[in-house]
Amino acid sequence: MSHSRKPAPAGAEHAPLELEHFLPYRLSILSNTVSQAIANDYQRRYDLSMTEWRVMAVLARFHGLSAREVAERTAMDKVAVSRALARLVEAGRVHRQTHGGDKRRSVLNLSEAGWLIHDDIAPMARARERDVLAKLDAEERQWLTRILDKLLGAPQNENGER
Amino acid sequence: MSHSRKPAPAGAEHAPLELEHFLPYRLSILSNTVSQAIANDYQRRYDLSMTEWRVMAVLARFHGLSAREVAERTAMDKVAVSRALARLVEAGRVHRQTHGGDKRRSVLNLSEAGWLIHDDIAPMARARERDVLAKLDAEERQWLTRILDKLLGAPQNENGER
DNA sequence: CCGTTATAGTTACAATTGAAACTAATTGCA
DNA sequence: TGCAATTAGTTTCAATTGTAACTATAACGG
Repeated sequence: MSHSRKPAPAGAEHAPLELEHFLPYRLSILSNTVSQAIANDYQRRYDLSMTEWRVMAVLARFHGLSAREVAERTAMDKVAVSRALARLVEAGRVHRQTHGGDKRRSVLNLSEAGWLIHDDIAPMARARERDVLAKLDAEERQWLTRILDKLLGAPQNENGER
Repeated sequence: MSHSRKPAPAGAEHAPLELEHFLPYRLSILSNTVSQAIANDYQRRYDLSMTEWRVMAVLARFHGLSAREVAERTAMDKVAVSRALARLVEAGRVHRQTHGGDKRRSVLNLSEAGWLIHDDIAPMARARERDVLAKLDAEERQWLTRILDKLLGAPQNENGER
């Protein structure tokens, strides 16, 4: 099975992108591959979407968040969070109360069942992360962390830092 | 605007993930941010989805591909490609012929109009890539390339290389 | 040849997602 | 106070996407 194909014929002056060397494309492939690998671990087992898992993950770390705060921490939009929460509450995995001083807000926490699921998934997720990092040596891992810190640091910022 | 929130109360032994340090999550944020920035450049201007743009990008580099080959090169599934092509052909941006020796296959190429669009977008995409890379110094850029090569190299591979 | 199996690509239908409108509660301030 | 503007969260409807089934053609094996 040959895998070659004529790239741009001589004379054509179009400077096409080479996707396989194009950073945004490569990031996209890598990110999807990695996230999908993790998602496979829990989607079937718990009928949990990636969105829902992310919500659970932040609620495991921060207790009593409101939906908006969850949205902030997960970088998802509030509609997605609202829907994820609806399913999680319905499934008895998240506990929702109303905030004392502000009846618009909810006060969210993992339920006992939610914690059990979390405590099963979190180690699997970490194991997948290790699988990825295992392809790198110690030096590369350090650089990767540093590079991501820089690239994510000030994402060209949407709402100025003042 | 305080931004702190109690992380896990003392005594709770649950080892929650810290999303902000979790590689898959960080990759996902970075990838989405970057791809979206590029997409903003062409979506409005040309009413072009990311999928369609990717198809155009490979057709700019490889002439006369079949739909399946486009799917391979873009890492998209064949239904997505089929739909993107339907729109692109409809809009007169891609030329579709039938393969001589195999009437199932199509032979795809950018049309004149397609090339014009390509030649407008490709430099913008490259500029966005530069914006991202500008946040790194030369050494970091080299490491990033090397790291991505390794991580993407054998993605646990689906169809072995034999 | 003829029937089975495989491949290219499309279509149909359900599930997911996104954008905008909406409800309810709170805040700001005249 | 009291009314306009904000904020939290949900709902609705349309667009996008994913999965499976489908059509048409080609390849294979006796």
